[in-house]
Amino acid sequence: MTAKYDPKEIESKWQRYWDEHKTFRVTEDPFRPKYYCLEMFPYPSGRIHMGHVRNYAMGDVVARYKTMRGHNVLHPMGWDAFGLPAENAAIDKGVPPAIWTHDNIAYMRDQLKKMGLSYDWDREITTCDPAYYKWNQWFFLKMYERGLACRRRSSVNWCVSCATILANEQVIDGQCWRCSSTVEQKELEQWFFKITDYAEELLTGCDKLTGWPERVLAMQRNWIGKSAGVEVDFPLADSDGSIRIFTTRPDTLYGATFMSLAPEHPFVESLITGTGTETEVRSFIERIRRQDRIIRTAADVEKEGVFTGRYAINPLTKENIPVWVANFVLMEYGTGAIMAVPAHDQRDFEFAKKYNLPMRVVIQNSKGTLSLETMPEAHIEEGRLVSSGQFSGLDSKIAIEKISEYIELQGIGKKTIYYKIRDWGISRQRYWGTPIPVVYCEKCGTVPVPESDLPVVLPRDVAFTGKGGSPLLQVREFIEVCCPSCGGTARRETDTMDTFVDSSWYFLRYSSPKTDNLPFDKQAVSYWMNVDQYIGGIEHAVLHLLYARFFTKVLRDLGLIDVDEPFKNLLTQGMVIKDGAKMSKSKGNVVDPDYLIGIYGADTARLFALFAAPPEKDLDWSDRGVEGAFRFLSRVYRKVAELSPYLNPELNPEAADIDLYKIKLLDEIGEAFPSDLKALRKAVHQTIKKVTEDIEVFHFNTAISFIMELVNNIYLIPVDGRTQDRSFLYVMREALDAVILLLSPFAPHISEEMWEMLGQKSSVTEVPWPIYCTEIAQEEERLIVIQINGKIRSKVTVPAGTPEEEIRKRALSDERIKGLIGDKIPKKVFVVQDKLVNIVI
RNA sequence: GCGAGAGUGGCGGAACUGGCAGACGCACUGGACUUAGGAUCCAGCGGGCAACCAUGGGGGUUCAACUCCCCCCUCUCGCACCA
Repeated sequence: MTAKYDPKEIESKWQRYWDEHKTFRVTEDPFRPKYYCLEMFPYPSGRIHMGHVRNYAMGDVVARYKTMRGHNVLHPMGWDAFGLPAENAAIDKGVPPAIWTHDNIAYMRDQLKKMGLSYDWDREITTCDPAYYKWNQWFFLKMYERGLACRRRSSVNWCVSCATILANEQVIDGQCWRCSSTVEQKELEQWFFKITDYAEELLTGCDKLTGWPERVLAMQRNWIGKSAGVEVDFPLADSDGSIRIFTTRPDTLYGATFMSLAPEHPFVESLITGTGTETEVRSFIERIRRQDRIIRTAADVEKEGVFTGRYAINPLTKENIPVWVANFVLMEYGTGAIMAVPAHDQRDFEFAKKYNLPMRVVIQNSKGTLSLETMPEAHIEEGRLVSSGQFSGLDSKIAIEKISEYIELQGIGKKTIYYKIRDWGISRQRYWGTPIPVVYCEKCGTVPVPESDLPVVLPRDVAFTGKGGSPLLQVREFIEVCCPSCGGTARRETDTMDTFVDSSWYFLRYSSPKTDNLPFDKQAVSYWMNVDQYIGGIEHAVLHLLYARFFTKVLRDLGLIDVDEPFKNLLTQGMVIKDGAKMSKSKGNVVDPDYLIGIYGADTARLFALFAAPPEKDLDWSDRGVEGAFRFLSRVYRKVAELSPYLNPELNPEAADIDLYKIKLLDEIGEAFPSDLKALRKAVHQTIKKVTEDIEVFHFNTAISFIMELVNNIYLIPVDGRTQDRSFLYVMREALDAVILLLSPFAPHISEEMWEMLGQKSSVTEVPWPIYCTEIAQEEERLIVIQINGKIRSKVTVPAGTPEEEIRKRALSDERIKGLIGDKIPKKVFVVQDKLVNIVI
């Protein structure tokens, strides 16, 4: 018979089945272990891409596998629906953002359904839905009450021509991405979430995230950027006041021979007044300020500076030291001023050499050979202190402690910890986002919108020009409000929230997406949280994953949830590469999932995406490889089609009692199988073991290869003349059942179909994951490698578990080995049970 | 510069805790079946005639190293004048 694998028909059939039977709907069930499997929700850009296919295929394997293992699995999907592209579409094509977004969602939802993903679609959420973003506003109010949301001036990228703010990624080589005019820095009032309050906990929490990839944790630690040191005041030499610096190396304080201030440092102007250096310093500062930020902060930029004409006093040496302004000192970090220790800091070293400033060695190397004359570069390592007064002779590590204490004792400074992480600026001068729930009243100032007035709904009828800032500025009905406090004239905030706010808590909303009196149901959250497995792209290693952690901690402190961390385990999948470059529209190397699924079906697309590379590595796209995946599925299908007339009880009444119970019975009564069937059974049980173990550690590629191997083994069993042979039917039934079930998380549609072809009445999703039998999987015989001096010279088969002494005898009596040893006496013989013998002669 | 990771056939990739390097797939070669095959099934497939040589290069530990240690090279990603 010719059975052709027709994915189109099969896939739509089973998608309909799952839909109608609500197969993937879940509710809390205290009697089953819960498992929360989550993939990062997509931005509804228009269509899904291969990265999504890969990401969601992985999540689906995990979810389906865990379900078959008896877990109550929450596997939801939704839409990260606010964001700039919707607004750009409005500007370019005149389609309102809401329409554009909802159309995209409808299309992409359909695409995801065509992939056969096991989502509980009843829990779908969309962040641009007022029922969702209302809670962004609610959280904002809660955080405002606690002082975790605050407003202050901050510098932003400003395009004069477009009269709008630009995100950092919209500034390309210092120019506006839209109109190419020069981008300036502008000070604006902005809303911030005080993530810095949680810097320490976010950092120490990294140590507990043992289920996260090390490189993601490294990136987060780096981003938080903790450094411990001291702040020290350097008094000015001939006037009142002092300059505060921050250093992590107080052990080098005696070597501070000058100071450098950031060009933006507020003291500079008063310092230079009356020194005669005004013109020179101001023009230097002006020139530096005009430089592009990115260029200016690049490490390879030439260090330059200018003398202010003033001196400060090194509080330990009491020497007068010159105060400079230097381009490499950043106002954003520390105090915006540094003590310069040229002998022990490479930047200060270069600076001092250039401007002929004094240097002093205060840290000596272990050989004591360090001298200014011979130093080619700064000696930045720790060492023994010299020329450091009472601290001379101490080791750097101890000196750091002692000098810090001394400074505190003298009242000239204190131990301080600095973090690189900045507060999270959430204001966006954009339309398509969550309105920030605040009004500005002439009398009362900043007034939060009362909870009862939430949500502040985005107006729908808005004009998009792309110019003149947020379109909301043109909507009078939106802006003009009464003050909730005094009833007077007030103006509504027109900025919207960063879309990262939306994604910082969506995983909680999935637990109870319909709850309307609170952001989520506390009971439901405490049942489902944490997310047991989170899967997504590495590009979110800091921003989203850090913000979500921050939100989780804030919500915990608000008493809304009980967990400290949102994501227990994290899998970051690699990119999809084609022709040596990341698959992307701009590179023109995309493979459209619709096209792929249209030709080969979703099962093939999924299987290939998982087979071609380990999950965390980049996947090299190969059209041939896709065909290979399709060929494999066809091959499985053909074998099932070939044997189903004999195995399906409806087609063959003889097969009615062929089930696994019977196989067990056969084992017990000791009926002997022909050797090829016995070998196949062994392979079946070994495969179940290996596939199970590999899925547990996300080695999907090797799991699939083991299933392929088993199918190859099944093909080697001759069928002709055995279709009425009970032992043949028993073993084939067991083998095909195993293949279908093991394959089902990867290729669910074809698995359902084949399951049905064999006469099964239930869906594979309801069948428990196959269990292997240790005794059957056990190899009875082992191939022992016999080496002489580490080189393989012979092989011998022995029963498994043969004692070492016996193996040794067998090896030494092997004909080939005897010939090679001759009359030499082995010096030593190593025996590894069940593995090898190495004879050293 | 710092941090994380990687380097294995023609290609994607396997190899547990040190114990037969190259599973599985792709490509290729041969055979079978066929009017036909770019379908399917079976077989072969690192290099070398061989002894042997092969996991980026060089040392080392070991009876035994893709695996452990030291040095070096290359690539990818992230951070980067952070005081």
